[in-house]
Amino acid sequence: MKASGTSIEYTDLLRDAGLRATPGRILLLQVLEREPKPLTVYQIEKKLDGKVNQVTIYRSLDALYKAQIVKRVNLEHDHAHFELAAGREHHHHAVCRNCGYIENIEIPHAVKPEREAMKQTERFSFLDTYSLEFFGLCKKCD
Amino acid sequence: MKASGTSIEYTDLLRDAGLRATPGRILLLQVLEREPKPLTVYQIEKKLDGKVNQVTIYRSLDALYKAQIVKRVNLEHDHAHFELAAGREHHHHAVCRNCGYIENIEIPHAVKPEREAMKQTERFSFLDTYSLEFFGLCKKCD
DNA sequence: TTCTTTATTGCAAATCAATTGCACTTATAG
DNA sequence: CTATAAGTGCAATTGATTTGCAATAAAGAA
Repeated sequence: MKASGTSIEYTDLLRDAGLRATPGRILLLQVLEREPKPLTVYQIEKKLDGKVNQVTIYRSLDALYKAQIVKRVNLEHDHAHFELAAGREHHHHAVCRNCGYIENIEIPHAVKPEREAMKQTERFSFLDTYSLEFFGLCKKCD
Repeated sequence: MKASGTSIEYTDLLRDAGLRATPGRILLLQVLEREPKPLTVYQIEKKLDGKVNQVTIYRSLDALYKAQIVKRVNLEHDHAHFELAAGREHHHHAVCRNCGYIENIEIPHAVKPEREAMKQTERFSFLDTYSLEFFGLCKKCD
């Protein structure tokens, strides 16, 4: 069983991606690790409680996104949300249209939908990721 | 065969949704009708070429979105995109991670994925829509 | 360890999409 | 034709995200 979420592990993860393992990035990754659901920059900032500057959070998330270490989740109405990608199953989200409440959803796909999608494209070389988000009303808002 | 995209049809569509059929809204819907792919507010504004104020475009899109006449599409990296929902098949999108190029994708789903998703939720009353977007690189950017 | 290079950070300022207040206009029901 | 509430346009504001630049620090080399 592999250790998870340690700063050492994140140091390696960052370096393997060609990024410097700075304390701020490790703290950021630890925040994302603790939270199963996607967070906004503002929520991340609060959880980091002044330990990392807001601009640095933006820039780190951008670097981590490009390195595929974090995912950028796009939910209607809202600003970008981020969640840890490294070491997690690909999953989907259910979003309340009224209050923005989020739940994770796991759906076993018999067929990778990217393949099916590729058959239909005209000018794409490849499609390697997809996002599937569900919308409705949560029990509180219904 | 039904007439499509006429101002008369849109007048009815708007009134049925409890909205006033103003010239600006009809022009906006005609712009969306002509375009098969989702547009940003800025693109819509350009196509309306000064005939409708930017603030009105925002407010109209909001009203049309709530009335389910237009869809708000969420693609990574970008601002909101809008496309006509009324009278169109539910479809998905392929987005180039580099240049933002978009294609529409149609995937026949044997099972409505909302049902499967509902089985997994804890605090949702219902999930009635979903979005499925694919990401990759287009031939030009690869 | 110390040095050197270059990525990263933090601050202030700027940018830009999106929203709001308010007075004016207009669609529509009666 | 009139009344009224919805919709519009303008100016100003908000708030997330980005950028320039000087200071700092990570990582490899010596």
